[in-house]
Amino acid sequence: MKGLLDDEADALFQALADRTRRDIVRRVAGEGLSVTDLAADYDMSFAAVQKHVAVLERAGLVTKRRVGKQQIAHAEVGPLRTIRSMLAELEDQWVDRVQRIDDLLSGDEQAG
Amino acid sequence: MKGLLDDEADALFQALADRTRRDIVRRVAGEGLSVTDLAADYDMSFAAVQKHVAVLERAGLVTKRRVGKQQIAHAEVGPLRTIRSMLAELEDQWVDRVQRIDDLLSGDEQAG
DNA sequence: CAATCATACAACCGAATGGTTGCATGTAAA
DNA sequence: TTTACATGCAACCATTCGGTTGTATGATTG
Repeated sequence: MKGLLDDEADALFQALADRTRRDIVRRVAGEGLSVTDLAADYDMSFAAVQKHVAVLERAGLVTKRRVGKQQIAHAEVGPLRTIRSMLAELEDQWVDRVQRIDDLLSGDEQAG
Repeated sequence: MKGLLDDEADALFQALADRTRRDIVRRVAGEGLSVTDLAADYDMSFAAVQKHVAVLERAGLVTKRRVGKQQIAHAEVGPLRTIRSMLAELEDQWVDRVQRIDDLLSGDEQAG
């Protein structure tokens, strides 16, 4: 039922669970960069960087557009907002329950 | 230099990149639950759930307090806020750069 | 102390991850 | 059409991950 949401969350968090990929997202935020330009700044092979971009693409965090020979990667802000709202919900649950416990402790338990 | 922050981000995102662990965080938000109580609701061994809790603990998302025989797990809200501010920064960079590009496109490029 | 319940931890297993190299394809330029 | 550059992809390798079972430790109860 909600398996798809879980799948998306899995992919998003996992995509961001690598510092190289987080750095890539930062660098392609707004303005785009070709895969080669991206790869130039990392101490690993081009293929490794290309695979990182592919992971981000599969998670929806990055899209690519062809410009001549190059494939320009751009960050998508939508999925970032998705994650943030997931985390906000987690925090809300935390706050709600603490509030409920506070209510109990402060003697508001008039109706069980 | 900022390797520690990267380590923390790695651990946090990776800890949340598993639906069982996200569910555990939700369930121990505010009120605590023993590891056994947690494990009762998942279709996997007690040891597997215990390892998930350990991962969350290492990432700082969960702490445990002994109460009698039981070890009660509680969610910590601080790390959640840490992640949210990281994502907010990412989004801010996105917005900043788009703004800069918008400025260029709208003809504000007086001082190249 | 003995018995029991809750937890921790080690050893193992198959699958996924993050890296490598090498090769194939696509696009632009000569 | 050849040449060169940018990208994609497959095969391989070491390590990590998410699960298992089994055993050891800790705290409570009889």
